Amino acid sequence: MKRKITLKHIAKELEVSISTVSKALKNSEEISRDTKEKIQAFAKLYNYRPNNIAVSLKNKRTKNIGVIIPDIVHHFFTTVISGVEKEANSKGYNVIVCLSDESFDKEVINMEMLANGSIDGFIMSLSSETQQKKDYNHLKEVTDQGIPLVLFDRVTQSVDCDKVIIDDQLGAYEATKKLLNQGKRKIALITVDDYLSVGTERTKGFIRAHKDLGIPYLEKNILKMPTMEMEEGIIREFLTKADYDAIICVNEIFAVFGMKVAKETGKKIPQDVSVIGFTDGLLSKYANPSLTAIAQHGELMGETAARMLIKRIEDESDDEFPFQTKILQPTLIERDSTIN
Amino acid sequence: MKRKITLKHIAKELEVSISTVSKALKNSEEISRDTKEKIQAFAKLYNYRPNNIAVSLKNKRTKNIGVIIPDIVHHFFTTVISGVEKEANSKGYNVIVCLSDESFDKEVINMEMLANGSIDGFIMSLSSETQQKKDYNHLKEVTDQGIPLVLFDRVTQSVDCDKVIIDDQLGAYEATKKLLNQGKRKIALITVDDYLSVGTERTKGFIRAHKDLGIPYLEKNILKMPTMEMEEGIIREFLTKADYDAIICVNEIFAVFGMKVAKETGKKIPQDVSVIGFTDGLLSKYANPSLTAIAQHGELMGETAARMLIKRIEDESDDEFPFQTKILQPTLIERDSTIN
DNA sequence: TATTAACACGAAAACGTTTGCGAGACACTT
DNA sequence: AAGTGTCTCGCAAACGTTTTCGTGTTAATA
Repeated sequence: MKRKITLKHIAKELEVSISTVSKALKNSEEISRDTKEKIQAFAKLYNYRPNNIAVSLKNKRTKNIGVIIPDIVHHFFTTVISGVEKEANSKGYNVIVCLSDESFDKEVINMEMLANGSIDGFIMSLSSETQQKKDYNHLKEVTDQGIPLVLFDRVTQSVDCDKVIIDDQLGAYEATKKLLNQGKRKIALITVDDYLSVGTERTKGFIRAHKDLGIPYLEKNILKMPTMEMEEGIIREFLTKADYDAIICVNEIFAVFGMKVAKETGKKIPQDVSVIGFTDGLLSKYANPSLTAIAQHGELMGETAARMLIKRIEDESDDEFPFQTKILQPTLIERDSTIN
Repeated sequence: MKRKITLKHIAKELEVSISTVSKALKNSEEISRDTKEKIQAFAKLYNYRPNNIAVSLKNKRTKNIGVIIPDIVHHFFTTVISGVEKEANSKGYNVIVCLSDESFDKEVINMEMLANGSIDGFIMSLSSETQQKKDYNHLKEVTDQGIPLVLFDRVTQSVDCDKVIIDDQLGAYEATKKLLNQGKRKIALITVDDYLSVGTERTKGFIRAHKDLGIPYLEKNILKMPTMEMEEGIIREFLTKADYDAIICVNEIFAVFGMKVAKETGKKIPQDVSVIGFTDGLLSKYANPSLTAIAQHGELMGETAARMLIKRIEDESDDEFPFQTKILQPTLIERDSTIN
């Protein structure tokens, strides 16, 4: 077991001072050519690499980004991580991932843990519990300390920071409009309770599309699930009782399950019932029939968030530029669960 | 913007030394009750938290675990991360995730980056490129430095370290046996090239099941995909030419797509064709018909790997215990794509 | 009263870097 | 001979902790 070599070792071996070694490895003008070459050769030979922790302590820069998400099994968040990782890595940053499991307490604990020097900035999406409680003190503490924060997807207006979201309302609006234009008049909407920002926005888009086209929407055809978690019973009961000719779902799991129930009750897709889901993930692509979906561009969202964060981190000037909210456009991916 | 408070600040404010503050906050016996109470109260009031970086430098313990995986979009890896995160978090560790993107170079870069003090140990699954090149020097360098490493799923015998895998051969064996026992005699196997350990093992299990039951397997019914990536053309061509009454696939995406092609050619599932896929993810659960799957228990694998790693990290004794390879048992989850 | 023990605290080194500044050696100018 | 300048390099502080050891004070013992 060969231990890691440090500046001190090199210095002792070459009989120079630690500072000389440090400067030589940085190609400082202060050091003579001879000495530099000798030191650099030695360092290369022994494969010297500076200790990240020590450098972090000295520079007060960790080159780490903390990402806190409610859940990693949802495809959307996975793609976001992927985007963050890509952008971060290309700029020399590592990504520390923490899961809040939709729990307020875990979110707070994770933030506090990372805020004590482990990271240079946060990228996060609020847990559902946090959105319910509307308690954002942990976010404020972090920003108060001058740690940059970028919120994505599940955001709040109560915290001043950079944000990146998709235009959820627009996504729902366009999906609804498409179905209405095809003559569907009894669209069912399976969404989530209003405490989740995405729920509210998507419902708004659904209603606005109806209003704009002068078509009444059916209040009783709107199902608000308590959480994003799948509860087959609720959806099955709703769909067996409802009278509908199309379904729009807040995520692809609900949509695929909705299709299943519809088929079980003898309806043909897309002729009798058209189905559209949010989140264009694997399920949508490989469902049978394949699912028309509103793509949320998670990877792009992750990249964007990372870019905004790193810009903030590396901004030396004291005159802080104002916080931005980037709004990404959703895309309707047409497949076989709707008529084209 | 209130800056983070340090021991030094507390010491100056309370007119004691830094060491006294440090000890008082650790409830050391050395410090008098009065002083401790005063210091603790002050620390709580100003919400003092030790700087992780400084503690890491001092203790040579980062409380970070590095996880390097080839890909995060595959459901299996996602569940592994989830398991690692859970176990790590419960023991006070954070998880740094890096993606190799199946690239040897990115794997090496990520490892080197993290190995310079950022983490206390690695959990990783080899990239396909690494498995092809059979170049494991970056792993050896890390273990040589005394950094613990746990390999999971895609492992190699060339590196001495802890490992956790599932019995891939057994999974394939049982799936094959089940189908053979149901009278299927023309099973198609869609797997991957042998350079991926999972490909080899699963193919072995497939063949062994045939041998054990004295039934010949059809060499021409085995398709070895170049990578784990979906290439619809190859699978479609294979399945339209082949004569088969069942399909076993190396992952669920292939399986779901296989079902689709089978259905397109007029075959009924599961009556005419039974289908079984590896990886019991969302796709399997929500496919139509739902997919019988060999569960790989990714979350358990992650938890196990994390537990082994942390045990290694926190092992103080010098007499190192021998490396272990834990073999998890796969589980056959029966659903509607096979006859039950 | 002198000795010792217990107690409470501080000084300082250490972890591995970075960096401003001072200083010795040498050559050159006046 | 004294002053000035240039090159190299080392000293030391700093980042924020932890921990060993030393020391001054007080109380208990002989």
